[in-house]
Amino acid sequence: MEDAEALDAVFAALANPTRRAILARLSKGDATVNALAEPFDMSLPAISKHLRVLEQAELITRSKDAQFRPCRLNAERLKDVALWTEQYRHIWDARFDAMARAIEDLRETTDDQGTGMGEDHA
Amino acid sequence: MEDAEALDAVFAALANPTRRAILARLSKGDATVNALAEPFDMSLPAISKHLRVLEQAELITRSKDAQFRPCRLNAERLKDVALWTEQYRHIWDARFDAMARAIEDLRETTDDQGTGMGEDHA
DNA sequence: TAGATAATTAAGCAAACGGTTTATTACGCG
DNA sequence: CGCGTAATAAACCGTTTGCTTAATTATCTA
Repeated sequence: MEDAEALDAVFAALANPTRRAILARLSKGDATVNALAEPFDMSLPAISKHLRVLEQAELITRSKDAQFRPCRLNAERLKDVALWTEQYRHIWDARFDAMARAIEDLRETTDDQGTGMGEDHA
Repeated sequence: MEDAEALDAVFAALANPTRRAILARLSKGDATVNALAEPFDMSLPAISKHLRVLEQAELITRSKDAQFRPCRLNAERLKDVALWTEQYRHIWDARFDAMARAIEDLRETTDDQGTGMGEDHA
């Protein structure tokens, strides 16, 4: 997990609207290749290639059912993405900053047992 | 935000270990092109191009200071990524599922009081 | 004014990407 | 068996990517 090469493949796979749409579809349940291809104005081999990219990035898995190849979402890799972005959360999340400041304030007030009142900020 | 084309550019920019390393470096503070290039066994123009990709994805901004072009992280686009992944959290996060079940239980107990909350769709 | 330094532009190249059309494989069914 | 359906493989094509080296632009400094 959290491996650099794996992240390369996952981000590259996600950098395409067709593939993201396929993932969105699969989040509602498994589907065959033809079912996944239906919404797109694109040849079936093109979809097949997109699925291969998603599979190699481990964003989906494929099984066999007669001549059908039902696809299933593998959310583990999306979790990896979420975990990767977490390291930057403190930069964009105001709540995170507010919490950090609150912790700092708490530390200060317990340090010198001062007035504890008279602060401002929104 | 949450625009499809923008996400294309952001994910594509993140699909490269050099560019992710540059972002990690910038999360610790602004830096010039040469400073950013230093850790890599790669020509300066190559780094310059990576920075252009990051800039066009709006993952960084660049200013002017004499002959220097200090780069700064723009975490907004990383926030977009985090928000995008959120839609799949319930699939991988067991705690999320537990919470969803708790909400469902709560909804059931308040149903007969006619809250007028969201009904089903499709 | 001449250098040195910071960074980009230009040109070139091999490999990967995203699509196509045309086979080909695999399976179920009458 | 022969046919229809699901899906992949093969070959091809234009564009993009990720890198190179060489040249150019912009700015500070002696």
